Amino acid sequence: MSEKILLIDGHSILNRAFYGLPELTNAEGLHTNAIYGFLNILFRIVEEEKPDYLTVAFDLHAPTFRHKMYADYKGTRKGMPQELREQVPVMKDVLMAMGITIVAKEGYEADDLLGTLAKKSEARGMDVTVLSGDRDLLQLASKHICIRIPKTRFGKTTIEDYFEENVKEKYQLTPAQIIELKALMGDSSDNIPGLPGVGEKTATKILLEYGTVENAWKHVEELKPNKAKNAFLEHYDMAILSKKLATINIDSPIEYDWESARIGEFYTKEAYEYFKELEFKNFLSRFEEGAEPAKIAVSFQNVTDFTEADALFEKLVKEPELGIEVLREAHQFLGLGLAWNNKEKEEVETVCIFPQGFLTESYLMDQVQKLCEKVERIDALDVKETISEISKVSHKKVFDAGIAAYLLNPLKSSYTYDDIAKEYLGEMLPAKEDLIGKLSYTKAMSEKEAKEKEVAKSICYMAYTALRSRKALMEALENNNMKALFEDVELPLLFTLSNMEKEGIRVNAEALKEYGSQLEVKIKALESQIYEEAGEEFNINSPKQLGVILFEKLQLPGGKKTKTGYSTAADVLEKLAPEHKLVADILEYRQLAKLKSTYADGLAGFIGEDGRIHSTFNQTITATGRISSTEPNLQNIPIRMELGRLIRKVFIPEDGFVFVDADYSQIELRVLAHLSGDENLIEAYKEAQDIHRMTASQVFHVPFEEVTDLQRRNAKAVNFGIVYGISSFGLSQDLSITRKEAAEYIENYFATYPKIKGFLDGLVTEAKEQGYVETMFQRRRPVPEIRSGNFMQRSFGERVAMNSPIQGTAADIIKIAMIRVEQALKEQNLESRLILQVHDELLIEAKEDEVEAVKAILEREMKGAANLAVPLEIDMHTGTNWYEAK
DNA sequence: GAGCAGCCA
DNA sequence: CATTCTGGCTGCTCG
Repeated sequence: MSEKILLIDGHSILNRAFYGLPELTNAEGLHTNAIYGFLNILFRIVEEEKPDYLTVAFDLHAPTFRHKMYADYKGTRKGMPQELREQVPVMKDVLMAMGITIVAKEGYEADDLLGTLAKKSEARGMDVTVLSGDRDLLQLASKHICIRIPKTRFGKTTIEDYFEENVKEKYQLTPAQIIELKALMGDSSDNIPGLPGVGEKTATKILLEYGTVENAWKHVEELKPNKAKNAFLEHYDMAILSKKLATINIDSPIEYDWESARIGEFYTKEAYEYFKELEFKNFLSRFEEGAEPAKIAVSFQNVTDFTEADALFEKLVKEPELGIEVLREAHQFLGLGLAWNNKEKEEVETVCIFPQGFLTESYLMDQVQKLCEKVERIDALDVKETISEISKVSHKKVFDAGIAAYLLNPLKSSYTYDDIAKEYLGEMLPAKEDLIGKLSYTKAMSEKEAKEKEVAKSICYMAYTALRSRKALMEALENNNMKALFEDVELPLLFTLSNMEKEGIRVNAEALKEYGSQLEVKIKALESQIYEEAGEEFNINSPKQLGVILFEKLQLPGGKKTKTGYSTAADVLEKLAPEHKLVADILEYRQLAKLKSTYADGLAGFIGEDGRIHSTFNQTITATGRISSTEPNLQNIPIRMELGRLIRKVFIPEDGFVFVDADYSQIELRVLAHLSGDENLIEAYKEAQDIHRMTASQVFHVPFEEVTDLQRRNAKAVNFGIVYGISSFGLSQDLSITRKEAAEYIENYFATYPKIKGFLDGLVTEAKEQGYVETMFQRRRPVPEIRSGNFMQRSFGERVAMNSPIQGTAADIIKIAMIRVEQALKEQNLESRLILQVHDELLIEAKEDEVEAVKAILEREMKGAANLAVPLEIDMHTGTNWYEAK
């Protein structure tokens, strides 16, 4: 196999990274985004291609032979912003520290050096890859020289590969003709003049016909269109000059030693120091040896003996602080990890215990419970998973590292021990993946894999990280003003959520089954009807097959929409439904199929032995501070359509109990009124019950009583839109009106409530300036997208900046209400319990003789959860099932 | 596993 | 010139 060389166009890749990534600086204020992006793509390509040699070419800040030919020639380094310019020397230092060869030569551009090295390497029989953002390099492509051009779309970087044949496919031209193309078209980026009036289309046509600029000149009288012919006659000299400028010199006089460009160890000590200084924490994990080792125990033991374990628990009870990990996967207990400080040795000791023999799960859980009750301070990555009888433990003594890390950055998809250790302790711990690869813990523990040791390590590291990271995380929370949010809201809430999970909600399994069967019958009937109407059998659940039937076979209007094919979404089909029975049937089929699979069958699978469904409430998922519900999701049970809503009848209280359901009335709009301080909106809330009607009356200047249904509907949509970070486009889509009309609605709205516009604009500015926005209770949402150069991303960032403080404050308020409600129920010794939260709604399973007390608690605690400029109102209902109580 | 679709606040 | 209003979860198909 031939050897491989990777050649990189340094400035071009830095440039792309600089403009493609959000601003990034280290503690010293040095901009680092271009370097970061460069390294990212470098690592990716090296991992992908595994080249034997590697060289990066740079331009020098000096005139090249091209400047001598053409005074107006623009070097690549002209007009480089300071934020990028300062990164270039650092980039070179980093590369050198990584042992990567750099080439640059006075009088030549990086392109020329790359061209020279590419051709020479090819002549030596090597496979060559040239990485650049510059399409000029396509002229170098051949059978063995591949030009790779990274493209960033929607935040994802894809790489286009060009061998000789790919260039032909894309441009219909040979690589050599790419030079001719540039000579004719010109290139504004380096100021190479082209022929006026000749663009890519005309140039390609001419080249397909005549091959080269010179040959076209010989047939200049035949050239078409006339514009091109005249341009040739007038500017032929220019085209010849441009051709020379565009031609990459493949014979630059550089000294180059392939052997010294052979790839060695990137991850040197010097490189490590650089990465640390630049704060590239993600890359640090690549350094196995350079990293600071974890300050972990001499031995982390694996206790298997019962007597030994018992003695250990006896000893640990006396510790002042413990890190505990109870590892579960799919509700299955896998192992226990403990960590404590050994003061004499100034070390942390850890131990892992797997369930086996006399060390049963229940014994171990009892011991953990005892430790949690007796030890002064308990730290865990996920306290809710750790403590079984949580009500016997005070929230004041626990520390949850996962929640702390979530508050500090809610955008991460998970909060693993290695990430937390790296970020807050500056320690590199082997991650789960490093220890057991892509396996699950359960699989790694199986006889086949026998990776108990690695799993044990992982478990120990979790307990270790929980214990050690407390101080750093608390300090970070204090620095960000989130100590109160953490201690007074999130930590107590964890206890409430744990109790809710443990209580669960009772389900009438038979009724659910019956509901499913009824759906089944209707689905079967619809299915055969649809096949008949379509004239063939197909999979109705496949949007792909359905699209073919509707838009090709039956030729219905409404062609393409999605990336992969036709859109068959409900809003598209609804427009067609009135005229085609098939479409109407498909919509009904979809509705029923959804109800059956997700709700009827789906929920049935979650009913436990106690006849109740125990959902999981996750506290570290959403970007705004809401909680989420999984396995099953009980926060999206149907309500809008009657047929779906009927499912709620299977959710029932225990005998002797009833449901009391309370939901906040338009909490987000009230939060907006408060946060913006808009007097008109505040006044509107103090006066009117029906806020959407009031909005309509004020925005459309009609008396309250004369507001039409349409006006109210429109006002309601605007109200929602405002909360979501409105755009005229979005509103127009929602209301099926033109963008112009939508823009007028919005304008009228802002004219009616003048402070709201200022408030929302202020949030966008705030996000731009500090990189994040905050809720009323100092919960943060970073908005990295807001500094993006990409319009779509930036617009998204702006909407997020407007929505997050509103949605997040509402989330804070109901969290506070939940804590208060639970506390009140406990204080009054009631048996009634909180069992569900659906963003603005709380469901209580209330003992029949406690209903009045429960109602009073909900009323008081929900309304009193926050003190806003407008009253917090709730709607409350009771019932013998969730359908009735809503 | 990605993409689509559809359910909720 | 474009831009498709926030935040979630699950089920299904298909490569």
